[in-house]
Amino acid sequence: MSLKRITSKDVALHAGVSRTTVSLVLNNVSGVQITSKTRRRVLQAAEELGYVPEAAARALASRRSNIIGLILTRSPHHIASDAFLTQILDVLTNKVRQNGMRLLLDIVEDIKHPETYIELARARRIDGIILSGPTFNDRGLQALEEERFPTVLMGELPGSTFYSIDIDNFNAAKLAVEHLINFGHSRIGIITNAPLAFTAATDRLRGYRHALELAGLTFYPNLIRYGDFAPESGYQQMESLLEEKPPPSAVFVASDVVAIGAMGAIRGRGLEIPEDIALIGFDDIPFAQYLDPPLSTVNLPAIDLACQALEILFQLIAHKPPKSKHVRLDTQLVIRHSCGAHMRA
Amino acid sequence: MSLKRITSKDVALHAGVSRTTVSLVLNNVSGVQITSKTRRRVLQAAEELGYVPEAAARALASRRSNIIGLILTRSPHHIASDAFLTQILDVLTNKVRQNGMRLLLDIVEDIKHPETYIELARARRIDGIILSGPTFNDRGLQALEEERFPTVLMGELPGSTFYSIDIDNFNAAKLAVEHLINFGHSRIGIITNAPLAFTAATDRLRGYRHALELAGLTFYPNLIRYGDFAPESGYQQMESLLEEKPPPSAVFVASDVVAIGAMGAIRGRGLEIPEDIALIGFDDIPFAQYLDPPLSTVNLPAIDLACQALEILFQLIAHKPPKSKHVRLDTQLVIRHSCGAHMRA
DNA sequence: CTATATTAGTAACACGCGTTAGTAACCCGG
DNA sequence: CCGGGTTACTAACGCGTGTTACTAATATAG
Repeated sequence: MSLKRITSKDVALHAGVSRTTVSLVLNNVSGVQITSKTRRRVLQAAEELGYVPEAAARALASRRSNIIGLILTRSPHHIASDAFLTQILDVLTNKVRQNGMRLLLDIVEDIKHPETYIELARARRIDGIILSGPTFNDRGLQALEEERFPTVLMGELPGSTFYSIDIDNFNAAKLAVEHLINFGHSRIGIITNAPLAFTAATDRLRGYRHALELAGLTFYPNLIRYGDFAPESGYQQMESLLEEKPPPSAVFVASDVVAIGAMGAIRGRGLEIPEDIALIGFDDIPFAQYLDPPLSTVNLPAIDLACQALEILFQLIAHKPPKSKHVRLDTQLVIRHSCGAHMRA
Repeated sequence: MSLKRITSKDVALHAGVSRTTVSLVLNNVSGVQITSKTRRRVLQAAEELGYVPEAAARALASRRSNIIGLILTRSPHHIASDAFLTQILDVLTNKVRQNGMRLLLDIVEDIKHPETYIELARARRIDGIILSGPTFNDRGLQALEEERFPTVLMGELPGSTFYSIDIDNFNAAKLAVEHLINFGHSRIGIITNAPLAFTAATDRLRGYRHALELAGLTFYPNLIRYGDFAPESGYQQMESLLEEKPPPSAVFVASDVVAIGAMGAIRGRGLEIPEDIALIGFDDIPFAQYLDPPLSTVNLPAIDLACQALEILFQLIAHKPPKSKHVRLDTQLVIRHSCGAHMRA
């Protein structure tokens, strides 16, 4: 049914050279002398026959699959509300392709079954891993560490020897809260982005507390609430916050997605943003500017994170030691309307 | 530096059998007689040594890479606002894994360079393709068609011989508009989801017109506007629509993402939704229920689409002819507040 | 003119697995 | 005791490429 496959042997025959020469030419092997004439002949033969090397054979011989694995470890409702995934995938697929490689994606929800991505490494299906959302008690990670498999973490995992890239969650949160303080708020609540088992949540909470301390403000433990990635949690936690007497005059919601739910709760009470409750989010998801009112937030440089993760991974695969082990990118405050800043200008 | 790789030969040695037997046992080859005793011994040996077959070698010998390619052909601002991607990826990675396969992802923006995904097929890097967002004048598709490469389209491409899966855009749009008509609107505008080069946009526009006709309403060509995937386009087109004298009393925005921008434009004029302008969207993106007011829309069964596309692809790869060539899934109207229906109840 | 170095290319092995054809060992009826 | 059939395995080839070690031809030095 399908025509016979065209192999490098066919190209060699057609060009009147050996298969070895074909391989040397097509792979541009350096340190080998080949006349530019035969070089041309080989290239032309390959072109004429429409030769495409078989990936599997190449991988077997060269021990490189030329595939990068992107592994996301997330719970279902986390992944569903991940607003950056598309951007990250877009930039990664492009950069990977520019380097003659491809991207294999896997989303593992249950950390208890890490086999799914160790198999990728052990079967040499991929040359390296970018792992987003690492968590403790992940047996799979431990295996990767022992085998020294090229790995870059997107996110933080204190105590591990992995290369990692992340934003400075502590400082970003601190700046956001300081912004609220500068506008006269003294009773400031917080809804975290996630349970405290996630280091990003812990760091943002610490940044919040530190900002209060520096300003000499009282820290009210009863103004802390814990979000859980999705808008629903923001709705519930904000409702709960509004029960406090007196309620906070401003809330730092450490996730835009969670903030969307929080805004709904505020509206539900007939309160105004930012007049009654000032709000500042975190992430700067694409829709943040279209919310009502447009959400002030902290810009998460998702694309930069992905790019640099890939850059480091390429270096690891090439056995070139990267400059630094833990990269921390800066964030930027994006002032829109929900924090009330525009009303004082 | 790294320990020697464990091959099936090692397993054979350790179990005291031939390499052939190891292969037969581990692959559960049917029609072969093997004592349950040796079978156990092989399995145990593999377990003890932590044997993981090398993907490349297996692919080379079996001519199956066990990788499914998911190709998205989109423009940058389209992909950026694709709210379903995460859901689709989630379900696809899971289902693919359950079948012992993996997912390779590529996003190609420039249809003029289709080489990027033909290479995948020609190099046998993947066993089949799910192609989302097919467009005409795609040379790559033509190549796939000629080579009979297992392919399933998500979306429509009239005149092609590919298997495809999509929703019934025409009827879905018709139902949405009829809903508006039922509540007494007679001047109904439309903002398409995309330029008419995209068949989905054309079909939804046709559904809109057909609903008007059936109801005996006048069709006003000046109440048509063309969106372009992103919220910005919705903002601009809605502003333009509101300039009409008289403006429409209801607008069908054939994309929730575009509708988000449109809502901003309406608010910007100090108008109320749905009192001044009733709105109904299309897609039911995850955030639709959190907009203000919650957006009435048409539910796009993204997960179902992806699942069934994969189902068909598996059948193609297994040389089992699928039942139908073009599957069209039903959609459902999701009534929230933006269309005004809740006010009459 | 000979010895040696350089150039341009090739033969042959290795990568690790699936699979076909074949072979001992054993069983069983006559 | 013998021949045909079944059972339980194995030897050997092929998949298509990268790469090392080698060689014949040519250039260069003394």
